[in-house]
Amino acid sequence: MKVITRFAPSPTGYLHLGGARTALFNYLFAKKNNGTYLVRIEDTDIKRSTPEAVQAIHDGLNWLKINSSEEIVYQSKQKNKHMDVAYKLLESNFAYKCYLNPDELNALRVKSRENGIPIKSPWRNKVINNNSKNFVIRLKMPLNGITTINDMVQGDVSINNEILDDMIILRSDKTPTYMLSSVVDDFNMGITHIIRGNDHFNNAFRQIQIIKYLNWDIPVYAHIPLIHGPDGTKLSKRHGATNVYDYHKMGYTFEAMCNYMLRLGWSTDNELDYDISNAKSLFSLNKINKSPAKFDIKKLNNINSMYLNSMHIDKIYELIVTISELNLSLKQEVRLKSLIPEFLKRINVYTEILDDIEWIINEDFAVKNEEHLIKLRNDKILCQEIAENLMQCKWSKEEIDTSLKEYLRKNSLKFNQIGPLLRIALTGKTNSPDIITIIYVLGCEICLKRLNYNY
RNA sequence: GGUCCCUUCGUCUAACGGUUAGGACAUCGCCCUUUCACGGCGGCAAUACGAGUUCGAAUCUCGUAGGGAUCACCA
Repeated sequence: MKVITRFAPSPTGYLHLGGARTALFNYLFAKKNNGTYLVRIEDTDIKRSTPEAVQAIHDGLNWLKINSSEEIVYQSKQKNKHMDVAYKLLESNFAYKCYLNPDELNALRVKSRENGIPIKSPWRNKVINNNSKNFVIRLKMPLNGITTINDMVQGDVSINNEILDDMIILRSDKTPTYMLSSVVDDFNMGITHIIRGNDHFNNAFRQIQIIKYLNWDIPVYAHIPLIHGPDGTKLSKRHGATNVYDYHKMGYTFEAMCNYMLRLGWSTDNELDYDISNAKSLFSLNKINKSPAKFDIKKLNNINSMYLNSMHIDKIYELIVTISELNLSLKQEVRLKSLIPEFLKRINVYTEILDDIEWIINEDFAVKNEEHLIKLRNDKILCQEIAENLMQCKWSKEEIDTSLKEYLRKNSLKFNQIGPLLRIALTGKTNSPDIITIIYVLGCEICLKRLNYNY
């Protein structure tokens, strides 16, 4: 049997971390089993679905490189097929027309909540003698017996059928609900494994009844635990980025993001196995944890930093230039690329380099901070003397180093008496990468200009 | 409230019923060092609680507490 999985988000909000991880798991499971991974946009609720949300889903999946193997399916376009199934269930007496008005329904809901019994419309047992077009179609849930789901993550879980409510499968405007659409689409798309968030677990017991009535094959279920914020509550806007694509904008690489998402719930013996390329051949559902994990940005930072350090400088350069929309000259490019390795030692996200971009690319860079200006004015002579020394220096890191040391020796100075000063003059900052490297990369001309600048 | 699920260092997690309960991140200390860092070495730190089964329980059973999901003409 060929494995077919799907990621089926509803475009009513952004693609969040939990959704992205669900997509990842579906993708990896399909890859591992030489199967197919599909994406279906569940836009049956036209009022709440937005084009922006659809775009956000595409952006997120594209960035993470977990794209559908085939053309993306839009659920709204399959509407007629869903309706047909609803009427077929009606004809077979597995469903019924319910003419309850909102007030009656509300009364019923209050009552059922009080008594702890599920909603079953009185129309369930009535002989249809009503010509009104104002009805919904409800599924006739079994009244007794038990339903068991053999979930790949949650294990075997059983419920009593009497707790099932007669859910609506066709609304009064004759559009299908998610409960129906999802099942029909999964069948039509030949989905063999349904890997989705645990918030759908309760739905599985209800949806499986439709499948049984229709005599379709029951897919393999795997309900994966949700991701929580650091405070243990459901991940939301309060916890920072709600859209996974925002992490791209913040300077995280997709490799790091996938690696991190994979660790949330899945585990393996070897650290290297969390890399997406290895996970494709190792992923398995039975290694997924049942308990929800908390999102920890520090771990993500650490992973991102590791990936950045293993990447080629040109690649990182591309990422920086693309995200900042900078158009650099060859000289600027060379300076930036030469400094990237120094920055990699100290940053978590590549956008942090942008904080230093000014002094790297701008040849006419000048210090603005008032405190720093005072220091530069006070030590003006010192700056000029160092500049003179550098002027006579052969331009290599070793020569620059010995030249500076020689100057210090002659004047009985210590490095920490000129270090901060040089840093301020050259970068406008008090903390920066190795000063010798900075001098070397900026070049003689720029260094002299900055050291001799008349503040 | 009903139903279902979960609970190992701060976090992510590992551990055929037999381990000094392991690793990673974070944190702390030391070393290195011209700043901030990197790096090296080391430390702190967990089986939610209570019973039971067993020679032996993180692991199996029951109970308690806490947390989560869900109960729409949303998905």
